Amino acid sequence: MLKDLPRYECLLECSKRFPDLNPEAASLFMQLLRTADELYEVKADFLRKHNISNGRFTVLMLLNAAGSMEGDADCNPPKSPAELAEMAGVTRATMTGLIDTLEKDDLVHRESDPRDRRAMLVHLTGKGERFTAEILPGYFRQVTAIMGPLSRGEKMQLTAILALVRSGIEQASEVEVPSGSTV
Amino acid sequence: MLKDLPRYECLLECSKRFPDLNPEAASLFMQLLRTADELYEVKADFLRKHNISNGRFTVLMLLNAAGSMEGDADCNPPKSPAELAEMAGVTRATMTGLIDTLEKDDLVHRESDPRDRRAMLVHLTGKGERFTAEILPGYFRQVTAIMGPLSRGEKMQLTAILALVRSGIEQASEVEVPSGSTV
DNA sequence: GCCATATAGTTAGGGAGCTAATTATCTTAC
DNA sequence: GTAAGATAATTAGCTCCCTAACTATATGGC
Repeated sequence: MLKDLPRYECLLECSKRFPDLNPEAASLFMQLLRTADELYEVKADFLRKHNISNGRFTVLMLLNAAGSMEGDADCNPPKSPAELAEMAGVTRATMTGLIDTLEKDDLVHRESDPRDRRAMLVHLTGKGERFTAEILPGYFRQVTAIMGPLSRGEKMQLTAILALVRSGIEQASEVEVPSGSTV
Repeated sequence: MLKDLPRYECLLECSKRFPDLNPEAASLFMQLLRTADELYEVKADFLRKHNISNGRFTVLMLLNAAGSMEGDADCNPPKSPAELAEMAGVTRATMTGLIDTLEKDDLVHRESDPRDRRAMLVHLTGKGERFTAEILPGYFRQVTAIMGPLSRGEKMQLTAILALVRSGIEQASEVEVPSGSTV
């Protein structure tokens, strides 16, 4: 939303009508959302080329992540849908759907947990492992290219400033909006 | 997606398996997406309290924006759905739906353009103007609070660095991903 | 004037994620 | 042991945005 950000002068002008509008803050807020949206779009383009959705990709990454410690026999332990949902930040209902489609494409496999008959265990199939191994390098190259223009110092600055923004978010969410008018 | 970001050591570990993975770049990429997601969540919470969706809110903002130049008689010119869609960054089909629901709630009004019988003109109703005037101050206060922890210098740094990231995005999208494997 | 093409808005249908409700199983207090 | 409550996964139905196809109108070349 808001593809073309309002010019700064426009924000200044609006701040006359709305004294609560801080032009610098509003401008940064929109720049952050816009930049992230463009990042997301690059990622979405990439995923479209490989015919996989963001949610499914996340699940594959999560199942693959533990596999990084190679040499360890049980380096890639299967995970429950609930764990995956928690890590991915989606509801368990959504995770059920994601696993459904991944299983239909034979990228992951579901089996019931022998120690808890309510629970399931999800793991990558051989096809799933091959698929992630094939697409991840291209993904990582693109991410690296995007951050290419930033110097080492700028990268550190960005990390520090984003942490500040997140601290501001925490504070701001505690401030309750007076329950105002609704539609 | 990816609520809990992987620790840096994990990225380092993964970079052994995937030489294309640059841990600093990947970490920043995820931090940016995560921070923006949290920002978006604050915004979504706010909008939920007022019982309005992000898309509808954007339309109200766009119709209200021009009204900032008060004193000018036709300061708040009605806009066509196509213009609104372009500014909001959604398709015209989506804008049709947004305007439908806003009109149902009597927040905007549609009338046909006398100069082009294909076109429509959308403008805020009195109720729409009152509604935006009531909720915007609270929204702006929250945005201001979020950016509160940043010093003036940090705000300028962030603006500059985000511009760099966007330049990186442009370059990276030109680099074609070799059309690899699909599901 | 008339036809090809472009444009404005809408409709129909799909995908992704959500909440709420349901079913099956586990755990705990008695 | 058993009843009460917690928890795992799923299903049903919702919202939001998308693409593709459609209708009506405008415009420009002949």
